[in-house]
Amino acid sequence: MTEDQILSSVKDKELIEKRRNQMIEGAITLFKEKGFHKTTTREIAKEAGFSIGTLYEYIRTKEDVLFLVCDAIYDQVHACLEESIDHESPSLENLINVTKSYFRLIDEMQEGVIIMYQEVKSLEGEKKEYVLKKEREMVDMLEHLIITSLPHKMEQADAEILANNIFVQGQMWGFRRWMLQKQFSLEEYIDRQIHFLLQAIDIKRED
Amino acid sequence: MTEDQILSSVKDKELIEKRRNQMIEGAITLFKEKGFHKTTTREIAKEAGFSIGTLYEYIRTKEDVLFLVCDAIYDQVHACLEESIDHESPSLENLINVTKSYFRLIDEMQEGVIIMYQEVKSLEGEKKEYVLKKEREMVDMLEHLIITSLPHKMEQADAEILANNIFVQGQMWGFRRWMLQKQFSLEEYIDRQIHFLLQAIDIKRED
Amino acid sequence: MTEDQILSSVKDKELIEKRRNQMIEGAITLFKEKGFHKTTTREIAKEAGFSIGTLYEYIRTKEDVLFLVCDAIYDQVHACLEESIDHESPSLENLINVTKSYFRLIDEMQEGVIIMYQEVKSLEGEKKEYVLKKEREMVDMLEHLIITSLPHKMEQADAEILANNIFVQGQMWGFRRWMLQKQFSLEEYIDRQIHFLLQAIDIKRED
Amino acid sequence: MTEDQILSSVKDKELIEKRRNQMIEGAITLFKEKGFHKTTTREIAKEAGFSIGTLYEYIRTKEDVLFLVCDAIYDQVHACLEESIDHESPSLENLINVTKSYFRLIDEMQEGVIIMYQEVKSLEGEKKEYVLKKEREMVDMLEHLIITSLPHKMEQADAEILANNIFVQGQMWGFRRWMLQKQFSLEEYIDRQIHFLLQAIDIKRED
DNA sequence: CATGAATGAGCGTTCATTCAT
DNA sequence: CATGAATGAACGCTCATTCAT
Repeated sequence: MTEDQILSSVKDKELIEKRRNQMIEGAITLFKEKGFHKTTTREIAKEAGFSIGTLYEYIRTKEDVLFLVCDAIYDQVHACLEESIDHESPSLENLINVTKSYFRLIDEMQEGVIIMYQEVKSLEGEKKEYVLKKEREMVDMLEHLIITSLPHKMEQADAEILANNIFVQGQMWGFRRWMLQKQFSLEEYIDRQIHFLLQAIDIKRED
Repeated sequence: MTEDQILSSVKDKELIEKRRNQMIEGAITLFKEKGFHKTTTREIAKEAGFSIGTLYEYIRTKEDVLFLVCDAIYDQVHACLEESIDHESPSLENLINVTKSYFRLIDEMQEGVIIMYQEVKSLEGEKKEYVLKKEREMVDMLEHLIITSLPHKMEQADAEILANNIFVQGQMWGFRRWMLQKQFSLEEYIDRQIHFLLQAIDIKRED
Repeated sequence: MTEDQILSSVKDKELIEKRRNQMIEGAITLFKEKGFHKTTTREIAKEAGFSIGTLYEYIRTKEDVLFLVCDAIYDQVHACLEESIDHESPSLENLINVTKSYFRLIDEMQEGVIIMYQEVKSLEGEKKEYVLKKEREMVDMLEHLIITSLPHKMEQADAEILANNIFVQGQMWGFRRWMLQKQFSLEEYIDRQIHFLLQAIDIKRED
Repeated sequence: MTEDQILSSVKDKELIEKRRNQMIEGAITLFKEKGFHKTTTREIAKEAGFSIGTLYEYIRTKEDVLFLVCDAIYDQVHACLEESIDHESPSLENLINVTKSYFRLIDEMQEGVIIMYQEVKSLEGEKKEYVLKKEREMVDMLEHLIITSLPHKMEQADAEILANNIFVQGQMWGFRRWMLQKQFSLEEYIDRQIHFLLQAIDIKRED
């Protein structure tokens, strides 16, 4: 599974999960405040509620913490999408709802998304690959949803772009909030983006 | 002017500009490779072609380098927009061209955009303000262009969202290229995004 | 207590004291040789017998070391005075003995006194205040001793000057030894200064 | 002469003196504020009114500046003593006046004395020797004055101690002012110290 | 003689990581 | 398993000194 990429010198799987969750929670809090690079491992350990020595029983490098955090955040987003997608009877309605859920999640998770978004680049090699693959999968889900939800055919290429657009417009609310909130509430923002989305896919609706 | 916020102990204005340009160029190269935090001041100095001591004759802190870099990148984008906007007779044609120029610039500037995009947050206080203000101004330019270019009226709020969308979709090409380039060439990407844009503003054209 | 003004990231109080004592001893050796400013933190750590990293587990800044040193020296002087003062039955005899003890201590502590004397000014704000207060207290002790020891009344102002004189004449032996030792042994110096002191307070004795 | 120990690449003797005086004046101002070690050569040059390059035309190292400053201060004290000593008809009166002049000079020169006093130790080898020799000479002057001024004989050893005491009590006013001024004005301090001095040399006067 | 841009050794300090207890 | 004291490489930055102009 996901976290098996990260070696731990502790054997007890349950304990590993418990400790890593404490770690992730603490780290997110700190990364929000000061970013990954300005957060020290000592601070992470303290915030997580154990000692620096213990921290290193469950990871091998500071980067591992970042990986764990990114992974957790992606999983949350993924779970949200998965949950709101109606696999059995896709519909335009469902596409809209999924998009709304996604935007709202971003709003809730606040800077969590920013963290992940801005720090993934600090990951190296395999780990970066792994995380980006997860992102790719989520876009694919959206893409597939778009194709199956529409009443008419749409080129896969277009669907890909639209999926990316939705994905990025969500993130945009995350870190351009400072600019957008002067004009829009979250729901207004959502409504207008969905409106444009529907226009783009050439559908007339009475919203 | 822009860079006068950053103190230098050297008097000669021309020299300051020359050295700072060397600095910016070197820094961009390095920031691309490893990000701001993992780049050391010594590396920046070396890449720029002078000693660490000389570096600090032209700036006061490492953050100053980041500011200079962000500022330079924004100026480039701003100049590109300014240059392609037809202030005298705005038209849909011009809006499209501006968008295209912008997308192409992003493509040329490569990771320059990413740097700026991902590292601005590392700036502090006034400097961050200053850079964000510049970003805001560019979005405003786009917004204004949208409003004046369209044959029909558009709410300012909608124009703002569209301006942000264009801005962000440009950046998206910058740092999701790894994903998008599997399917699209730059020009294809541009064409499709512009297509969606026009649909969104409810205009039928024969592209 | 005294050293609680200086933060340590180590918890174990005993260890803190042990390490700080190593530190103080090493620092005094070095400060004697080259003064505070020319001594590096690395040298202090090495002389104390541990790494630079460990040094900073027990202090926060280089100035802290100076403070610790000054504090330790003052405490030694203070303890010496306290010990030799006969609080219950003050007498001229006792005053003389205290003075002698003090002069001898200065001689033993050698350049320790000079360090403190010449480097206190490098302390800043609160710490300087704290150390100077300690000095003030010692002079006060002498002053009080003078007043209570004399068979006749003496103005407090005079006592203060005399206390200062004694204090400074002790230090004088510390850092004018290069000049004085050509003529005097320590005991000769002491005898003559005490002789003058007694003359000054207008007392005839058969020494 | 005195300053010939310090090499200059400039030939013109008058210019050397002029520049060095500017230097000394500027340096004293700065040393008072922040001490020798915390003052930079650049600051000295600026305060003196010329460039860092020019500074180094007249000295070879930063320590040279300190030497020049110490030398100048000692010369001032020396001149003051010399001026007030009545070589032709020494008298107790004159001794008192010399002492008073000296104390008042210290008061005027304020931290100048402290500088010299606390930084001489930073001089190395020959230069330290040279400056200390000057100090020794001044004490000798006082010592000689004491011997010749008194109506009765006094051991040379005693005279030496008294001379040192006077010298140091002057300096004491210089850097224990923070403590003494709460109780004494300069003149009160002088009067009482002279009173004690006279007692010490066993002379009854009607002050 | 005067200038000030250039240099780089060296400083104080931090922090990821280890390992004995 | 948990702890936290110890380590030292590495960082950002300073400043005495030089030398081409």
